[in-house]
Amino acid sequence: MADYVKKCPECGGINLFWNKEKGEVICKDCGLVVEDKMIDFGQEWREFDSEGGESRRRAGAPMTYTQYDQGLGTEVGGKADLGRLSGKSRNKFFRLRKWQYRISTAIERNLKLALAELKRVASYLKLPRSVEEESARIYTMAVQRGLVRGRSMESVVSGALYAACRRHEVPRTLDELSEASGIEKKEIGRTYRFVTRELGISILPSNPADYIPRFASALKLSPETQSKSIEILERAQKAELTSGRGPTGIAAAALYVSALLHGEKRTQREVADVAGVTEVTIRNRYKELLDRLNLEKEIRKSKKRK
DNA sequence: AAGACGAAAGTGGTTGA
DNA sequence: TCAACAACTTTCGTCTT
Repeated sequence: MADYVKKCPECGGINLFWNKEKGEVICKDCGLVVEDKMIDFGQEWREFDSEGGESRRRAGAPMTYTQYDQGLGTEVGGKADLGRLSGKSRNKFFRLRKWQYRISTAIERNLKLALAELKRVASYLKLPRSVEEESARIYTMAVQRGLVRGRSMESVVSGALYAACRRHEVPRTLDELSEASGIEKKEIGRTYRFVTRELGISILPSNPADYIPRFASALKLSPETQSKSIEILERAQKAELTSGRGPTGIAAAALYVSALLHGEKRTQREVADVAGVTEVTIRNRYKELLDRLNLEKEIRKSKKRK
C-alpha cells in the first residue's frame, strides 16, 4: 500500500491516533476527530514468508457473519471442473448441484438481501467492522428464530445495527440510524426492543460519555473541554442525575457547561443541534447540573478571567 | 438583535391495574 | 386494554448581554 501520511485537516499535525474499536481517528494535537468511519485496510492475519507459508495459511478467509453463509459456502461446480469429470462422478456432480440449488431456501435468500442492506447502512454510518459483524450475527439469529415475520427486513436490520452499536459502546442515535436506513425512528426502536427481548440480549443503558467525542468534534471543542465534560458526567452519575434521562441530553449539557468553563462558549442551539435534542432539554439538564454539583463558583471563576 | 430562560401545552412510550 | 406518568418537544413571551 502506498505510504501516504494522513494529516490533521485542522492543525496539520500528523500525530493521529486511530481508535480501531470505535472507528475514530483522533488528532492528539487538537483533539479533532478526523474521521469517524475509517476502513481497516490492514491485513487481519500475519503473512508468513515463503517457507512453510503455503501450509500455514490454510486458515483461509476469516469466518464472517456478514456473508449469508458465513463465508463457508462453496459453489458446487464452476464450468472449469466439468471437463475433468466423467461417468459416475459426473452424475454425482449434477446431483450435488441440484441439491445445493434446492437448499437455497427462503431463509438464505433473505439473509443475502438483508446483509447487503446491512452493509450499506453500516458503511453509511462509518461503523467499525466489529459492529457490523455483531449486527449481522444478531440479524442471523433473528431470522433463524422467525422474528422477521410480520416486520420489514429493513427495520430488523436497523434494529440489529442499533443493538450492536449499543453493545459495542459506539452509540449512534436512533435519528442517525433512521436517516441512514430510511426507516422511521419509532419502528427501529420497536424492532430493536422486540429483537433484543426475544433473543435475550442484554444491553447496558448507554453511557452519555460515549457520545462526547463525536459531539465535541462536531463542535470543534478542545480536548481539555472534552475531558472536563467527562469529569462532569462522572460527578453527575454519582449524584444520580443521569438515570431515566436521555443520555444525549446529558452529554450535551455536560459539553455545554465545560465549553463555558473553558471559554469556548457555544450557544445552546449549536450544542442542541449536534446532539439531536432541543435547547430546552439542554437547559433542564444544565440547570440540574448547576444545582446538584455546585458548579456555580467554577462558572463565576471562569467569568472573572476575562 | 441574538441568546438565554422558563411556562404551558402537546407527543410518544412505558407501566401497572 | 386503558389510564397515569415521566421525559422530551414545541411554541411563545420575557429577560439579559
